[in-house]
Amino acid sequence: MHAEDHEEHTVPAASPSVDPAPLDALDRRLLTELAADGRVTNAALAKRLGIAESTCLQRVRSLRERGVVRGVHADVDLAALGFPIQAVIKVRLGSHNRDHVASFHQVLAHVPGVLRILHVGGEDDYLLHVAVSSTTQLRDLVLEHLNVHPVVRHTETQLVFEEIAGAGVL
Amino acid sequence: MHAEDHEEHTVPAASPSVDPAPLDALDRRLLTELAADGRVTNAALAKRLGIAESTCLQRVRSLRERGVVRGVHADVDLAALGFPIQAVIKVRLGSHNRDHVASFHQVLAHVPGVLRILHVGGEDDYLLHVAVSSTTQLRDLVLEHLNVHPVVRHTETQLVFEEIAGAGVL
DNA sequence: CTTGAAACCCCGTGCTT
DNA sequence: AAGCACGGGGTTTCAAG
Repeated sequence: MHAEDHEEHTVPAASPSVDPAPLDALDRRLLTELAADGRVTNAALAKRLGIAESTCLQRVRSLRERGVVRGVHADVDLAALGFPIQAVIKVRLGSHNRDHVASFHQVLAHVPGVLRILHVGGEDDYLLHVAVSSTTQLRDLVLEHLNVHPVVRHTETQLVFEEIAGAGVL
Repeated sequence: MHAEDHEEHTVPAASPSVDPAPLDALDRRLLTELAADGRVTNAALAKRLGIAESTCLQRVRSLRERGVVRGVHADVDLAALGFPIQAVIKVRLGSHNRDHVASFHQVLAHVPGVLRILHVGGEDDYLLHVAVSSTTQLRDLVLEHLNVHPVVRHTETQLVFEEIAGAGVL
């Protein structure tokens, strides 16, 4: 249990650095538990699944080393933190030149308030999930960080009324 | 470090059950650390911030009790788990009747593969972030779980090419 | 509200079967 | 993969500033 966590998400499109080791039922149960409570101790986890602690530790370690478990993060209430407003900003580009897109990525990843960047196909090019402290900040985010970028052709902002956890895949 | 985690997200729009206790700089530092690594031990956390372990423990406890920290969850690589395809499904409703919407919520929360449900204002009504094992499953999800619901007027699916972590608010 | 130290408890490790 | 014994470290509580 240490602070050796590297992250960075680039999820789909050819999973990176993930060994072709198929996950068995036990692995899936472990992941389910860890997704529900990332702070369970190894002992508690083992007991809950009815396996030996040594086995449990070994499995969990393997999952982390293979990158199946990317990290463990606290889920913070952004509203309580002073960012009560969330929005999704649809972004369409004017040029899909490879370099332009790459530089836009870099910009996006450093815009404060941006929680998650989804590069999508279809009508839009990007969907940005953002959290801000005020509508003024939301406007500033769009005007000062997005629309100023030459590759951005169009943005459209939708306020998030409610965010609900889905059933997930587990 | 136990298994006493209640969850369920309904983020913005009047933060629920959050006491008007303003978070000071120390709280914010703690949250930043916990968001980066939710498994840090209390001892390590205290040392990193230069405070006593007892103080650290008390602060973190308070943050959890006040709901500022909703929980700690493992970040699982869905592709490695067998769900390499992600998509965003825009959903528009035909009726915004309160009961219809409520029942639709219930349905959505139980559709397997749905990671996150955003109830938004604007052109769309819902944005669903989903993960599936194949395009066939994606089609089935839309046809069998969404379009069959009488309140759903229109859906539009966008494939996720890449998912990138934003800078966040911390 | 914070601190420091002490006591308890339990986690994680490695070895053996 | 399981069980056990050891050692170390984390958590917790207390009195005090």
